[in-house]
Amino acid sequence: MADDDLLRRRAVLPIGTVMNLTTLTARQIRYFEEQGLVKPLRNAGNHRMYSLNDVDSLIGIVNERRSGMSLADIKRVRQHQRQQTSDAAARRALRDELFNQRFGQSGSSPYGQNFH
Amino acid sequence: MADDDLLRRRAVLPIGTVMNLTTLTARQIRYFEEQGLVKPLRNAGNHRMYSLNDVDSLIGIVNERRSGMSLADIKRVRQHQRQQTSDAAARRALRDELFNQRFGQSGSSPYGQNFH
DNA sequence: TCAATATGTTAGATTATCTGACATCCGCAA
DNA sequence: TTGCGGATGTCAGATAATCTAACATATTGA
Repeated sequence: MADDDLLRRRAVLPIGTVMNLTTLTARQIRYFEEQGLVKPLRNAGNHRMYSLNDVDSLIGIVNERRSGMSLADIKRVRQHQRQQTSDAAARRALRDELFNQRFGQSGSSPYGQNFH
Repeated sequence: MADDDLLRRRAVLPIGTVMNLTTLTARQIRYFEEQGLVKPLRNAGNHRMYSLNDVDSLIGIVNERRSGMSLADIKRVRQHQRQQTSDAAARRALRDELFNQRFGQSGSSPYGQNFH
């Protein structure tokens, strides 16, 4: 989790590039956005800009659909995953807060990095 | 050297994305092409398409210039490198050919992979 | 200083993307 | 069968991105 991750999160790819990399049509990609499965940013000219992580996610969707899942199924699974990871983040935040109450603001949590 | 490399060689990035990732202007990127420092492909609409390797190369140029090198210097160095690597490729090809003459077409070279 | 290098800027043309709407196709339940 | 919801195609009109070619303007090195 470092420089590479930052790069993968950077929204720099226009939809044409994403079409190339995912085999999806622009229509499909926009529809998936409508369904909340990707959330591209917009550049100054209002064009959607995607990250490499978005591309990975879309390729994942393509594969899941190949194996028979409907968009609704995929949506449900992903919301579940997001919920779980945000639960985990909430637990970590609570743990760190309790730690800081006991030991002051001097340092970081004893569990290593505060964010994973 | 596998899937990842193929991905890095794929020309999928329009010049706007390359501008973002390299801090170069479109004018500069096209000028570097004029000087033979990058060779983007063209899509069906005649727009230049760059690979991640191209982006790396351009970032390298930016850094080399920051450290005082002129474009001519950089060009010279890169041609040298290309020459060396193609020499190496030629040596490997010759080696493999000689090996096949002696041992037939059955298998690959005893040096491991035929291409590095 | 002069010539070569490197970059900016502009105009006009073409391609890419945007939104919104309507059409189509398909699987499934009533 | 009929009809509905999900998924995708397609179109028109508008705006943004990119292209080429040319000229202008620094910047640099002998």
